Amino acid sequence: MSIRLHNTLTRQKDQLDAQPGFDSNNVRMYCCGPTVYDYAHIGNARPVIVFDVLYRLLRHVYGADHVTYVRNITDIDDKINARAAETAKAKGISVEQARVEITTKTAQQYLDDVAALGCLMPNHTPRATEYVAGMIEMIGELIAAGHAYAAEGHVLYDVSSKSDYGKLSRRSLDEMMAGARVEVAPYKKNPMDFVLWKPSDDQTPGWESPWGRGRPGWHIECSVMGGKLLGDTFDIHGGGVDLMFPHHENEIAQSEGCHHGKPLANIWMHNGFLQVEGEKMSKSLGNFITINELLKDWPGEVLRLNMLRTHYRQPIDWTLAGLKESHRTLEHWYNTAAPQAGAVPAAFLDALEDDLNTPKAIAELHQADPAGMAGALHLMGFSVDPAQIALKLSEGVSPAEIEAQIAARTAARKAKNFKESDRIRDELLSKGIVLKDGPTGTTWEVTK
RNA sequence: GGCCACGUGGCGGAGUGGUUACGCAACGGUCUGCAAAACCGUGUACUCCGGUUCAAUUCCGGACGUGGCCUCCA
Repeated sequence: MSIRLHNTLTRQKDQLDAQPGFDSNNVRMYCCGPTVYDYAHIGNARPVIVFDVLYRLLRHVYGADHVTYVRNITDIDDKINARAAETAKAKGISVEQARVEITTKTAQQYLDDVAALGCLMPNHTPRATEYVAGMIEMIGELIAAGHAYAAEGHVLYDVSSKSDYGKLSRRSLDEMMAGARVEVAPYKKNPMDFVLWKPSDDQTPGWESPWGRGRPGWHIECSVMGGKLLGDTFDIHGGGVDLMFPHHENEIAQSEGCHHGKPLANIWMHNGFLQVEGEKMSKSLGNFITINELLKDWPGEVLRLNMLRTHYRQPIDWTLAGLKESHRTLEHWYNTAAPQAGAVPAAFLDALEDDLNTPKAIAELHQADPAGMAGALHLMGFSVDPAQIALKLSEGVSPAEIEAQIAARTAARKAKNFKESDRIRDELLSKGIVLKDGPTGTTWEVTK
């Protein structure tokens, strides 16, 4: 079997290796990464984990050296600028200094969080500010090609210049205009035209350009970074469903407009949204959870499994009950899996190759023998190290302390002093430590 | 208002035009000083209403419900 992926462009499962120009020696994937101005939340973690599994699958099938994965970091953006302006004022530094400070710190935090979720580093994690020259160049080409125009210090993409604009999200220009609720800027030829470049005042980060000092629009960075690092056309482009329109639609318009209609990506993948305890996650509801907060209570692997128990295109309801079940399941696997990874079970691989069907794959995992289970866990990005998960969860109680208590309890049991032995067991249980008496002695585990 | 997803047993969650998903929880059992873990056994669900069909949870239509996008939120 070969890898089949649901393609937003065609609204069906398409075979990856049957796409035009597919090269098994050079499989290329791009995913939209974070805008770095604050801690990433659990919703941000979903595409990272999902596409990490895809990356691992591609590496497994085609070889680690034949897959290139790019995930950008957006470090220039008006939300960042707003934060930078506040920080600059508070600290008495320049806005640009503040911007660099905020984005550097937040980007590092993001990479740390994501590593804790068991995600591999992509081959490239380009930052938008490193590609501004390329953006200016592409904007110039778009103007030359008749797809863009300059007006009042802005450069805008002329959506009417591309007849298939809207093909990804399947909207026509007429529909979009009918549904438009946005106030239209006076310098736009068409209400749906979007910004490629906009002017910056002295208090706002900016770069010199043929259209004056300014900064790039949101979409152009991905077109440039994807093109520079992966070529005009690459195999897979991923991101959250919310990015389908306008972000991805506009990326397509820019890249294809610049590359004489050559497709930007063959397969477009979009992961579904996440809710928390049945409600939409929002700051006003107070259920806005960052990855960082969750990592204080749970091993990254539990968060990872919890995410993968739901198919990536389905909505997922993030709940405490779900986390507990994921933890339990992981502990079970870690107790069962062999220390050395064996061959990946065929049924497990088939499930992953069928549009990344992780719930099905997990079901197959339960049926695997210990060696196959370890191989499957490894492929999905789990360490198969029970000590790691136990230690992470047992914060507050040291393993040495637990061992001492176990020794005391063993002595009590030998003396048939079960009252004392049960007291010790209950005391540990109240701290979240569960004891298990096996044929070779007593072991312990952390419960939630 | 326009467009688009989704609705499976107590819970999570695959899948299928007619045969047991799987997991968690629950219950019974083995084991254990008692437990926990492990192992064995027990569960015929598919929002509602029409239609197509020998047969629909699975196909078509409608209703209701939930969520998303259209507003630089993954």
